[in-house]
Amino acid sequence: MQHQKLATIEDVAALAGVSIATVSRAINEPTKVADETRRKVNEAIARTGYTTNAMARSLRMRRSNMILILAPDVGDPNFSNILVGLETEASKRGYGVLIGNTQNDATRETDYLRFISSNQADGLILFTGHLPYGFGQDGAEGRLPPMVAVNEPVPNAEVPFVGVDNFEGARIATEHLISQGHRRIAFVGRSQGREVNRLREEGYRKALAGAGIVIDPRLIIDGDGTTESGRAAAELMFVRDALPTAFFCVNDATALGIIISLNARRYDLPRQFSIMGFDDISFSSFVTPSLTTMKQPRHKIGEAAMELLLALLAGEKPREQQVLLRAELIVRNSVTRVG
Amino acid sequence: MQHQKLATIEDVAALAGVSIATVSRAINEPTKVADETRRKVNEAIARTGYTTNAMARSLRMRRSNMILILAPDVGDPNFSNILVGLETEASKRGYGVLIGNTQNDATRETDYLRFISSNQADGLILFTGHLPYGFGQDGAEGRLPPMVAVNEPVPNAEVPFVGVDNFEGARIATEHLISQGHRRIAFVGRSQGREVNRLREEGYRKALAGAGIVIDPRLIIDGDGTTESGRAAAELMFVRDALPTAFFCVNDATALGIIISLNARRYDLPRQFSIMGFDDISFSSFVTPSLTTMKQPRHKIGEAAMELLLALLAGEKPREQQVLLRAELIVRNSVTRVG
DNA sequence: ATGAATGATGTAAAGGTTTACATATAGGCA
DNA sequence: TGCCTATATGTAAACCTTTACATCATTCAT
Repeated sequence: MQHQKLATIEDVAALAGVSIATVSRAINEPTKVADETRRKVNEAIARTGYTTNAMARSLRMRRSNMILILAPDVGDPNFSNILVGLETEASKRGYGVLIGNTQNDATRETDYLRFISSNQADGLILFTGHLPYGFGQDGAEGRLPPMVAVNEPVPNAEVPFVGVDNFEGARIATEHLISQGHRRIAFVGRSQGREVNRLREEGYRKALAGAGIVIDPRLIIDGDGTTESGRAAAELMFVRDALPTAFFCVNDATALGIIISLNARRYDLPRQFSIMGFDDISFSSFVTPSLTTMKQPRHKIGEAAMELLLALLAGEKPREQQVLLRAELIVRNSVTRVG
Repeated sequence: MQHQKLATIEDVAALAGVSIATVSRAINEPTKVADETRRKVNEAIARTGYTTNAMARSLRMRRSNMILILAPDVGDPNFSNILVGLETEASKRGYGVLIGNTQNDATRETDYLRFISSNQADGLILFTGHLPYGFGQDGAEGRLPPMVAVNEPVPNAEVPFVGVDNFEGARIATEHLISQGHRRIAFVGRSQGREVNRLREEGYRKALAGAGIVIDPRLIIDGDGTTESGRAAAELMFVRDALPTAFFCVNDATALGIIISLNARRYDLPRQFSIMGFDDISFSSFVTPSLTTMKQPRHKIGEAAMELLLALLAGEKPREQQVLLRAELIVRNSVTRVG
């Protein structure tokens, strides 16, 4: 049941009739070893079933080939697809991926840093939008491990960011609505604290300004990006009695709330209202009407972020402080021509 | 930018004026050390900012306090919530969680075993429904690490399983439909290979048999559990011209396909057809009509699985070969009384 | 023929713990 | 007092690599 005693490099060396240094070299720098010797070593490895003990290697080399991923919510639909990209790239480069689910809990965030300080992870991917609680506290700024922010940038800290170009994406989305003849376009999901929301709102404003459309302030509605907030926003619009012809929602979850609310009020969508989302999460294609939205290249984001982090680990300096990838317009059925 | 040279146990020992053995004991077996000494050591630890080097510890102790999770698809909605449970429990017990996304690719599965064989992980959680390719191949059965299957049991292998009671859940779901007056109840999602589908079908049959209802074989439809298969199934029913009054779907994704298809055909749901799902994935509450379904206790499943695995690691023998948790009936709007 | 340069391999240290065993001190009991 | 036990601490080995440095053999240029 328990592991058998595993073969070590010494067993291989003995069987191959060479020293352990030669075995190590045959494995890690094959060119530095004579062909014949390499053959013998490989045969001995095959015979003994030897695998290098990663702990011993890490101890000696002072790196673990592990990356810690800190995410506030592993269940977030945005998270999992980016994770696939991260994991794919890491795996390709021989790195493993460690998950820390912080739930925005300061204690847990701090706790996970033990992986860094105990050398169990070499670098950090941050989904949280802020430095882990407990970092840079005691003026130990210099101690920050290599890290890359994903999904949400980290304000006021020099952490490279990889993500979608929210501003540009929002601009394209809004321009699409304008191109369909809409002039009264609501923005659902304004939020003070959230950088992502702010950027998307700016892209929206930019597009309207570009088309010479003046914004009715009653069409800008607060929201935290949840489906529930979308629902509430729609209801608020009816109370205000200031209706748009189209809704640009800060994300798909919000858009879904709008759709549910309008469907419940028996409006005929998209004939009476157009709805545009952002993110392209999985069920956006299943809802009725199916959601026209901006697709985040999540897999690519994950790959690019991991690539950047590994470059950082290799000692390279990042060329840009942020890498922005383009969102893609996905035309489905929730947006239609008006007027 | 790079890590400073970190404090080691020797630094602490020197500062506290004791030997490294005493420091180690003060940390790991505090009772074995005199109060006064412990105090000095703790102070030295605080002053130096010492953290145990996990690599050295793992090397020495021959275990890494890491668990490898092998999943075919990290994006699967079932996966992420179970993961949260797994991670929570692991974290509570001082274990870390390593993610391997196999995509059902044999090469990748085998590749991830390096974490096991190189001592980087002590145990294994399997979402894949089968042993990793490459295991038990060379008759090295005895080498299998402690592992627990989740979500899908592993056939023909002595791997403890933690999951929802599919049979019982399906029975309850079907009985609910019967209690609402349905007699012609379709089963959507029969599948040869899949254990989960088979169990849910059996539960369905059991409930019908219990109510003395004879099954019209035209109401049993194949499906692989995707939304697309649900759609196809609905269309097939219309072709066969053998319609049920209710659909029991093998999972929510399938149910969603049914709903989309029926909505597209302009049926009035749930008045004309009732639909019952299984799983309770996130958007089931958002679709129209919102889906009545069986909720999997995913968080609990994760916790229970990790608990079991850690017990195995501690050398305990599992009491049961499988732990089945009850699914909970979630009544929403897609099922209504008939006749 | 000599010396230098190149290439292949070996020796041994270092990386930071845990822990079996040894030692030292104190306390209890005859 | 002398001996045994219990308690607290120290010494040093072991865990398994990687790699700087040393050694040795071979080749090549002079």
